[in-house]
Amino acid sequence: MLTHAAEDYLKSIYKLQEKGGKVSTGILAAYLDVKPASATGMIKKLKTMKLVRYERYRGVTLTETGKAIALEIIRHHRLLELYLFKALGVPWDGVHDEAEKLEHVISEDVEARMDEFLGYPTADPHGAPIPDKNGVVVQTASVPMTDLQDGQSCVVAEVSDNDSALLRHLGSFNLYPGTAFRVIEVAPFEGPFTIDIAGQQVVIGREVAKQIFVDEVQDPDNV
Amino acid sequence: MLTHAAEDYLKSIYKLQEKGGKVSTGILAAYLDVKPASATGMIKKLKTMKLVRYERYRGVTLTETGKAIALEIIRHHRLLELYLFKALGVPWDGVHDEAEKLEHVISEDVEARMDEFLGYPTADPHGAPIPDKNGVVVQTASVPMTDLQDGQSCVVAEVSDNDSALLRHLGSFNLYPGTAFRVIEVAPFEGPFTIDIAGQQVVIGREVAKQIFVDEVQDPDNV
DNA sequence: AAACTAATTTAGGCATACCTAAATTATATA
DNA sequence: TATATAATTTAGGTATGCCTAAATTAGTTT
Repeated sequence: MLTHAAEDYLKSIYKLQEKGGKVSTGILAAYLDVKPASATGMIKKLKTMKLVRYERYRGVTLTETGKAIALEIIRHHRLLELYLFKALGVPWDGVHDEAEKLEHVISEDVEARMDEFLGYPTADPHGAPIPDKNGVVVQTASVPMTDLQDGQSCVVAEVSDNDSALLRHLGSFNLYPGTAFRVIEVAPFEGPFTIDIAGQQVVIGREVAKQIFVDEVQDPDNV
Repeated sequence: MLTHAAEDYLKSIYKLQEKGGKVSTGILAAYLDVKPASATGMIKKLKTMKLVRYERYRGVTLTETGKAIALEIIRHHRLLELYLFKALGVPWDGVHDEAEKLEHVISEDVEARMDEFLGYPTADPHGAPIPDKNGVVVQTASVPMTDLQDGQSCVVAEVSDNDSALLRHLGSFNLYPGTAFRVIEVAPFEGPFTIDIAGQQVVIGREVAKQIFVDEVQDPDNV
């Protein structure tokens, strides 16, 4: 069995690899909040286990085996988040940290029972896809909110899950995955977004908008 | 925060202390399945943290602070066992090992939510008392099954929780806490017990009977 | 009381996973 | 192409928690 730290490294390499191929030691270390020297050490260990491909100074990628393990941990994490949210009513800004601890210790049996309880869900409370038992991920073709123009309508697909304060902020506007809204106006000079959400007018800062991904974008004349 | 290992030591010292005052290094090491030398090392560390009283060659006892932490971990463990059993349908012979891993990582918030879901229970699936939030334990005055005589009636109060095979065996006879049975005959020479349980006649070995504790014992003439 | 046995502690080592500081390699700039 | 800068790796150190083997202490027996 792998250590918790090794599992965290694999999970992080997977996520960073998703947006940009090879992962550098420095990026990985920053993501995991450890020093680059520590990342080098763990990467070497993962290489001896044939879980990553690695050439010094050239970055790291997951092997098929490594990817399968990463997806298993991510599945644990997202199922746990949804379970904590739905079964125990943990607020959505709290489920990430809790799942972070539980994902390494939960058994496959308990995971299967949570999966069944939840009706074999495909997304966690932040809209992130839950890989199935075989590691198959169904990715939706969502778009960053910052790509939206005046008048466009859409549905929240996914939001970043690791910033608790951000999630509380979004929650206060009801900006959960599945929620529909319409862009009233995008301020010029990289300014904020004014949107209509269930009749309410709300202003969303640029930095916050970058953390929101949307689906089903429709232009006003398509309505 | 304490390490998982330190928490396990405190929990084990508490349990051993319950049946016999001071706890020797050797007994503790055997209980935790480590070598006596390892136990000595941890005991010294716990002493510097003022969680145990310890004099070399003289055994170890918990301080008030150490006892409070031990009871907190035990509360986590038993609430988790009951939650896994009731909410997720994990069989009672599986909940101990699962809870053993989860008890160190579950938050107080999630624990409180499980407690509420379960209706503030006072016993786990094996009949062991669940300490309350303040560490208060309500101990029932149960008696070992091996003390029973021919004809006596009683109710299962508690069974050992750490032997999965034993629990499956007991489960096959419906010998859960709360189940009533009557002793038909105790075989001589430290032999087995023949009991009546819901009309069925069942034979229980001595070694198994030692792991069963019962309540509300009544003599046949009291019926 | 001396000697033996059993329990316990000390001493020295190993693996994990982090750190800092120094050395190295790669890359960009002049 | 030489040099400066940035990224990365190596080297050496820390803490946890386990181990084995040797030394010590306690308790029992003769």
